Amino acid sequence: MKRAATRGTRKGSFDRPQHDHARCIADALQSAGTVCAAQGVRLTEQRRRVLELVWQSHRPIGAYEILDQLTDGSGRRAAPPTVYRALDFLLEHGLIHRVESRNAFIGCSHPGTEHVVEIMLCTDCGRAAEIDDQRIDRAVRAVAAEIGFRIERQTIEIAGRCGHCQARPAHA
Amino acid sequence: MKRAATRGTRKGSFDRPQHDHARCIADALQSAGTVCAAQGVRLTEQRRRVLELVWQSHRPIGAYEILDQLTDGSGRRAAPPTVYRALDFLLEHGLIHRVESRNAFIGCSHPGTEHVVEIMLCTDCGRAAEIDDQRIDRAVRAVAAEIGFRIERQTIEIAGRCGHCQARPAHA
DNA sequence: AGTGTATTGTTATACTATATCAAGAACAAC
DNA sequence: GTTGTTCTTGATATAGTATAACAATACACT
Ligand SMILES: [Zn+2]
Ligand SMILES: [Zn+2]
Ligand SMILES: [Zn+2]
Ligand SMILES: [Zn+2]
Repeated sequence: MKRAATRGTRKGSFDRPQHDHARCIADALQSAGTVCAAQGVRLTEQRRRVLELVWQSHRPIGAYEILDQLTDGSGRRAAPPTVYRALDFLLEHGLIHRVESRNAFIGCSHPGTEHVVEIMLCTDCGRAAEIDDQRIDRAVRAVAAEIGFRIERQTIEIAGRCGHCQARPAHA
Repeated sequence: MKRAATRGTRKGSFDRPQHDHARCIADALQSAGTVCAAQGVRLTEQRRRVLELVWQSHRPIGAYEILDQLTDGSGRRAAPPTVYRALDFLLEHGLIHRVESRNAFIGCSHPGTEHVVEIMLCTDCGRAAEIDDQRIDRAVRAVAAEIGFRIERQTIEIAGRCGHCQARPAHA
């Protein structure tokens, strides 16, 4: 289960604003199915819907934003545990990532593969991009090794302005 | 105002558990006074007390933990805005850092100097250490430059087990 | 003392997340 | 297909984190 990782327009950087995002969503859902099948867990309808909502854009989305959109057919809003349980499942199986500095979530850009999560966040358009580069991780590991620190988890979130937004006046 | 940065036992790594922590606190309070004077802002008693509580250990402390210890002489607990305002002030003037992955705060180990905040968090003893090393920042900037991203703020929090804790059975 | 600004007090409320127990759906074995 | 088991969802309550808004006080400066 390595091949779904680099499909679509996802390339470890910020997509063009006009990219075919329906494709991003479709790819994410398909990969999720594959990952869950491989791990012998169930991608239930509820979980699939939450994943789809997370992927509705490249902006980190909060649990309660998801909640507001998660009506149960007859328009009744779900309760918090419903969405948090789905999010926990998706986190555990590497289908989404938590953005700590925002209390929000983004879809994982390379599900089914082991990787350190490194995220860039545009403060202008609000979008996030998962970085796919070994250098930061290598630097972190070098520093940790020197002071005898055994790494368990890395939270790397870089806020700033993406290339597309720099090419325009702010907040345009 | 560069010289207070490397005083005491603070060295960009985890202190020995038995270090002279009273010295850490004293140094932090003294540096804070210097920084505030240099910036022409007031380190009020309230702010000084909150800073002291943040520095009571090297473990990140939550706003409400501070609140619980912030009695107003006659034993009356302060209200949330009181502590959040003090924390905001201390953050703005670089005297503390927010640990995003924990919704908590630590004292800054080199106040009064420009620096990227990189934090290691021990999942065993719970302590935090601010790293003072250029390599991670250089790697981050190299990656950002390649994709045309202009960095504004970095959140780098590495969780794992510190050297002191690895030298003992877990949770000892 | 008088005026303007910065700080703190106070109350209410918003936002984020989890605990707990009950009900329902899926699955395996018989 | 029924039973027993496990996983998943529903529902209610509550915990934990953070801010809005406005009043009162303290401080700095003339
Ligand atoms: Zn897309
Ligand atoms: Zn990922
Ligand atoms: Zn110390
Ligand atoms: Zn610092």
